[in-house]
Amino acid sequence: MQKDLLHHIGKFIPLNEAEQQLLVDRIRYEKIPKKGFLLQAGKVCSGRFFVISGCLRQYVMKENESEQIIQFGLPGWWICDHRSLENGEPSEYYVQATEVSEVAIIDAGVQEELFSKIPLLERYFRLIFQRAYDASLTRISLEYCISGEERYHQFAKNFPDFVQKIPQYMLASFLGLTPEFISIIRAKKKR
Amino acid sequence: MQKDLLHHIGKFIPLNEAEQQLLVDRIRYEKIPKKGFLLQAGKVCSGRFFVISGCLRQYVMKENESEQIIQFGLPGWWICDHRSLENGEPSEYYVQATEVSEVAIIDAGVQEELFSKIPLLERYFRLIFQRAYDASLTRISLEYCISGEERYHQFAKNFPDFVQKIPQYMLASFLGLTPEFISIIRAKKKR
DNA sequence: TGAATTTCTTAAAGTAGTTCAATTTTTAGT
DNA sequence: ACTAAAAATTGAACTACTTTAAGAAATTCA
Repeated sequence: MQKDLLHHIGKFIPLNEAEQQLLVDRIRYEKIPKKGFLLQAGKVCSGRFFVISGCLRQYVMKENESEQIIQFGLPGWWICDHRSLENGEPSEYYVQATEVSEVAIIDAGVQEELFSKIPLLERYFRLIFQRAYDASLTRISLEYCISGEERYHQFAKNFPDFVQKIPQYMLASFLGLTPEFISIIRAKKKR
Repeated sequence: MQKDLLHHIGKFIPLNEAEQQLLVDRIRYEKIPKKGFLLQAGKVCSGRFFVISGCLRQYVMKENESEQIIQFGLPGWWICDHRSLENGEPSEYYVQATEVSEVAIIDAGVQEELFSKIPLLERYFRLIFQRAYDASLTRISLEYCISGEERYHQFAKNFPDFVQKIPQYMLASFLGLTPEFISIIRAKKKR
């Protein structure tokens, strides 16, 4: 289990024995029950969460009291309100498990020690954020360039298992559509 | 002029004399004429561009042959197709000056040297990308949570000078709206 | 300065998706 | 196994914006 995160990081940067040991010592692991929260709006984000197994979702509450899912956290992905974590400000986000999940946690109080003792860790996170940022620009681009229906199809093609697994209303929220519309799209596809 | 980028970086990480000198030696400066390109689709992104003065825009071509602006580069901001730069793949983006601009450039061939000789530079870019990523998630959130008209008003409130300065059709593109709709919004506001 | 080009404005028609609401199906819990 | 709750389906009415198109205004360029 711990090997998962070390192995993942090791794909980006070389880690010597001492550095690996330090990570093993400092990183916490938690099992989160379905619907369990790692972050709630109004609280400061306490750490960075790496999904080992299961699935998390990050969402905000809209004015009309409904939830807007901003991103999912699949295995191998990080999820966190980075601004809240870095600045110690209350978050507007919720981070919740959509199913029983296991996460590796770098607590806020531990991260600077890790960065100073493992300098290449900054490089790892720079690469991670660079990719995440690029992906989010692509997401914005798709939002403006193709229809909601096409975005659904593209997403279903890229993540077929995920689309099968999560509730339709969550998928709709994440894509900025309504569950009713997803039903219409899916009914069309069956003809 | 060179002092601008060094000063900016110095707000995030400490740089010693040798490191500052190295940056001065390796970073290039270019004056870009209005409408001049720094990147064109089909080409590999050759460097990271930091806007000293002026304004850049990053856009893709839609299927219908129109342009979709994904982001602007204002003074103090970085702009680049990071995936193209890191992987050496042809970009789908264009980066163009909307007015005469001055940019500081970290060429692709120079960046690894800088990262290895100035380890904290990775930290600087990690922080930059973390902020950019957080801002892009906020942008996605706004896209789904409030109307296009409200997004226009919020943007105009946050960047009043910018909104005055750039052509309406570019602003519309960036916000995922039409120029006609911006005209309607602005006409409403005058009553 | 004048002409060409670009940008903006305006209005009407159109549309991609939403809202609302009721019913059906599926899931969860005891 | 049964019930309650949650999720999905369906269809009709609605709407936030887009598309189309023409004319006016502003900008650019030689």
